[in-house]
Parts: sequence; C-alpha cells; structure tokens
Amino acid sequence: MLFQVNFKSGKPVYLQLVDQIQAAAASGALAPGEALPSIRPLAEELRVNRNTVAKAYTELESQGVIETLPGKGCFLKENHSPLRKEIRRKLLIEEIDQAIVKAHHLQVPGPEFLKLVEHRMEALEDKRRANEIEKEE
Amino acid sequence: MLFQVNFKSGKPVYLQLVDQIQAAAASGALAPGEALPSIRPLAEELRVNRNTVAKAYTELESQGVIETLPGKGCFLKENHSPLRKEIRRKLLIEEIDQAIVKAHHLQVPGPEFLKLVEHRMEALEDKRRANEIEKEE
DNA sequence: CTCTCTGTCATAGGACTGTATGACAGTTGT
DNA sequence: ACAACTGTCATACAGTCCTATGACAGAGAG
Repeated sequence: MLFQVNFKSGKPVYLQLVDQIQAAAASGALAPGEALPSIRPLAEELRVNRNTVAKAYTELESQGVIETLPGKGCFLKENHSPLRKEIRRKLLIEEIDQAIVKAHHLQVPGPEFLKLVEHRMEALEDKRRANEIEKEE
Repeated sequence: MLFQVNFKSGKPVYLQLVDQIQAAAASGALAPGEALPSIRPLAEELRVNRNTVAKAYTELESQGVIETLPGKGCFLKENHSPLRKEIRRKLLIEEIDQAIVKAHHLQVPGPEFLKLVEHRMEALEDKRRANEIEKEE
C-alpha cells in the first residue's frame, strides 16, 4: 500500500489520507479485515506527524470505514462490504446536494443543471485522459 | 430589497449576503445599474458590522457582479445582463466539478452518479415543497 | 469651506483548525 | 515482569478566517 501527501495543495494532510484510504477501500486495494499501516511507521514514511495520521484514522473510524483496536492496530471493517455502497452514497450525496442547492439559489432550472452536469462529466473525463497520457510520456 | 442573515448557520455572514445578492441579481430582483443598499444602513438593519457587509460587496465586485464607486456607492454592473448566464455557469460549475471529482475518488461509475443526481434533485424538490406548505400555515 | 454621506484601509480580537510534543494505557512476545 | 509494539489523550503552538473598531479619503449638498 503506497500513500503520498502533498503539503502545498492547501488541502489538509489528514484529509488527503482519508480520501486515499477511502479510495483504496472502495476499489478493493485494501481487503476487508486487512490491517492498515500502523500510525508511527506510516507517519515516519510520509514525513508527517504521528497525530496527523492518527486524526485521519479517527475520521475514518467515525465514518465506519475502519475499526481500531487500541494496542492492536487498525483494520478495514469486516462487514464493510455490504455497507460500502451506502457509505459511498452518503459521502457523495453531500457533495451533490450542495451543487443542487447552489443551482436553486442561482435560479438555474433543473434540465439546464442536468445538462451542465453531463457536460462537465465529459470535460473532466477528457482532462483525466490527457493526464494519463502525460504520465506515460 | 430584503436580506436576512442567520448567525447560527455556521456559514459566514458575509457569504450569506453574497449568495443572496447573487440570487437577487440572477433573478432580476435587482435591476442592472440599480444602487445597492449602502454599507452602514444595511449593516445596522441586519445587526451586523459594517465591515462584514463591506467584505460581501468586495467579494461581489471581484466576481464582477457589482461595481463600486468610492464615495458614491455600489451598483449592479450595467453590462451585467449578457454575462449573467456565464457567471452563474461558472459558479455552478465549481460545485458540480467537486461532486464529480468526489464520485471519481469513490469509484462511483458515471451512470450511477447521474442517477444519484436525478434522485437527489427530486428529493430536494420535495423537501422544498414541504417547506413552502409549512410556511403557509 | 463644512457637514454628511459614500466606500476603504490598517489593525486587532476571538474562534477555529491543522499540526506537533509528550505522557499515558492496552496488547503481545520473551 | 519486562520490553517493544499498538492507539489515545491532554496540551500547546501557529496559521487562518470572520468579525469588530477606529481613522481615513472621495463625492456632493448646504
């Protein structure tokens, strides 16, 4: 498992970790029941404070993604699989609702909003592909 | 023109004002060239500091929504109408992109994302209607 | 000019947030 | 029991954000 953080991104380091671990859990790169890297070694490897990693793990536990046994370590929740989809939905719905509320405030009609969403999905997908190609060079 | 702020909402007061004025401008409740309430009286009416209103106006000016003439007052930009739609798009796209990026991080496939968006639009619309009815009682 | 209106800037207080340090408690293997 | 590992908590420091206060400068009416 390889994580990495970016200090200059403006986004808090502990949240970067949360995102990456969420993604790893969602994609199956981390198996249910599997142990996560323990706090101190991971912190050292990332050149980050122990408590920064600890905060990320705390956040993940409150989200029900991992389970932490003091003295033993942190593990991906066993029965995480059936909940996984629901958790992703919940996280995503928060973002989606924000966008819809904004559209309402700006008096953008529903159909136009939907069209805009589809348009941006294509645009971002193209951008992502361009980045992939760039990486290969 | 009636604005109102909520101190307990967690959202900064000056941003609440920005949203409300953006909405008023987008809906045409504020006509192009029309003067906005001047800072001090509005601040007094809202029981808010002068500089809080000033900060909202500064933000709106940097977004190109209003024009401020020191010593005279603040006005909705004259040639704002043709740009209005573009500005709304830009503001909305920021929110939409965040949601799409989140979906990608959570490995939610495009079609499912779109379905979720449609579902939430209905849900929020229902909620809005319920609030309307509640208000009428 | 003077008075009063307009917005602006410098500054500071208070709250919150992200990170860092040290001492602590539970678990495991020797 | 001891040592080496695990996560946890209290605390503190720094930076940022929002708001507040006071002094300032331009515009227009008298």
